[in-house]
Amino acid sequence: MVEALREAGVGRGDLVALALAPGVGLGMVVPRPDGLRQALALAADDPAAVVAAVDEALRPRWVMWSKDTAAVLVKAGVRVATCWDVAAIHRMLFGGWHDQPARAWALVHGLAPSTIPAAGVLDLFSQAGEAAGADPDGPVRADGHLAPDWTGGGWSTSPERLARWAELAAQVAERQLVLLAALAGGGGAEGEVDDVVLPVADEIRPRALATSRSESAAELLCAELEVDGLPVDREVAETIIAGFAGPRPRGEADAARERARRDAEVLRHAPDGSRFDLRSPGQVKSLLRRIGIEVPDTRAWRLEGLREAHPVVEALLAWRKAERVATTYGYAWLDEHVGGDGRLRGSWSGSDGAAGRMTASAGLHNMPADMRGAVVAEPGHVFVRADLGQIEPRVLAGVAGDRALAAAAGADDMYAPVAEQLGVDRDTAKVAVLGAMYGQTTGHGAQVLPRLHAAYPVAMAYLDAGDRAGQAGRDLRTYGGRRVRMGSDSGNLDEIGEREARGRAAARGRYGRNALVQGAAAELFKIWAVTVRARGAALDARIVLCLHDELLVHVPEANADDAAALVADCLDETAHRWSPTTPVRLVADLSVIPTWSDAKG
DNA sequence: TGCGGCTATTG
DNA sequence: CACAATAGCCGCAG
Repeated sequence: MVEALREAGVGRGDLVALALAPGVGLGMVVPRPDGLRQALALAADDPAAVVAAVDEALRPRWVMWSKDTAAVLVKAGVRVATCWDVAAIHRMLFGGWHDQPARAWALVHGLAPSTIPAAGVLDLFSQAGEAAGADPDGPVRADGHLAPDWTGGGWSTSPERLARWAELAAQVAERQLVLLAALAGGGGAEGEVDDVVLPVADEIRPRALATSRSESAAELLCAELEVDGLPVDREVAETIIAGFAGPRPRGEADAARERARRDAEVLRHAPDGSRFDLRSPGQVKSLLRRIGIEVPDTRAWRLEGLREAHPVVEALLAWRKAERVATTYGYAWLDEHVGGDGRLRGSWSGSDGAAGRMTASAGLHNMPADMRGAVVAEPGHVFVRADLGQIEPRVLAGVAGDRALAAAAGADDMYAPVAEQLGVDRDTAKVAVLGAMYGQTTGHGAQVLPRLHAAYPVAMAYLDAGDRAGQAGRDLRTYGGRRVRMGSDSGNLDEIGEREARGRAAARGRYGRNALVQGAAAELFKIWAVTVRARGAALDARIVLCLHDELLVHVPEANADDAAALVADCLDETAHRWSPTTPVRLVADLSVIPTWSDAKG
């Protein structure tokens, strides 16, 4: 296969579409000098090995429908260097989280999403009539949509079908490239990607193609994160859980007894004979009212100040903490998500439906700080942990092109120069900047907002543009070119009323304002992560966790210092590559640690 | 059984 | 609770 591709003229970075199925084979589609494409089908029990050989020899950019393809490869032990991920680029170009092949295909062909045929449902009318194409068994119907029997898995049954499926991915990629180029070139021909609000449009457009590459590589990283998992010491984890929720219950009756014991610790402070379900917010409110505490809700931050009012409050807050561990991060969580090899595994998404941050399930992104002591490097290994400092205000300075704010970003702590500029203390400056990015209109920070506008008018105007677009329900594009759908769910005025309609518009405004910053920060973070992924392979350094502004890299002890230096170098490289016309300084806190909880801060 | 509300955890 | 997310339990509608 390597020779065939070499003869076809495939070189480093050339797009080669790929579809494979273990035990069946693979299909590859390569570009030809005459502009047409050539399909290759190969029967093979271990198609991933073929892909590995080609990647090693030629290092093409693999066109894949989604990270499902990467997952098949990674499970077979094959990690390719680069790809063109149709699903990820679809989400970037069109927004939202829908990224199935049928949708990606439809939108690059200008077909309305509402006309996409339902998968898995036998469509008698289509079979019988006008929707059937010239080739009734072919993947493309007469109406232009992909056929449900193909999208439903029919592509994987033979090498020839795999090749056709790869060919379709290549066609979508080609059209995606045109749309990206239209974004980058500022052309107006492609109305579909041009009818959105583009604050400082000239700054945004050149980024789109680069973003499509880093977002694609992030999909490879996600596939690897899903397979590799996060190292967890099960014994340590059980000890921590036991400290909150008691020993592991031997059965359902035992668990019920333990629950009752925890409940009793709170209820003994309640009036005699009263029966309240602590898991029901309404009944907790009743319980508090009974002892003379009237609250609109029972959230922890509201009860925090009432600890002195009655001993039940203290007991309740402790109960809530234990209950959280017992239900969400308890023994059931360990059993379900930590494998026999001591790896915590969840599903990863390279970009969520909103601004494009990575998301993860199984508690990987919201594990309580108390549990982090259980995240322990394997024998002979350590973690290199790095987190970006003040990433969002730094990103804001860059994407908005605010030279004054970028100058402040030159400091290790950029809130210090901002505070000096505003003539306020550091905490006030920090709250004000964060408030501006979140859309806060009341409180301590908001009082300084006028000074913030005066000092950093360019950044504030950028945020306000996002806010206005959001309020009007107009879609946005981030600095990297991701479309953020605002979906004008303004609601029926007759039903919701003027007041609530204004409230919703304001909420959309805050959403749009924040999406520009959070989305751009996510793009920058992913560039950093995929750079570490690529460069770290030579040191056996594997990213095991991505946490919005933090990387956890698992590496053999002997390579720890090299890996730490590499992570720092990769950040410099990222700053250089991402850096807009107004460069900003990026800072990271780095540590080499055996356990996640050893990290400072 | 599905869904909105409430709550807690994280960045 | 100003932005984002995942997740569990309760109460209610169907």
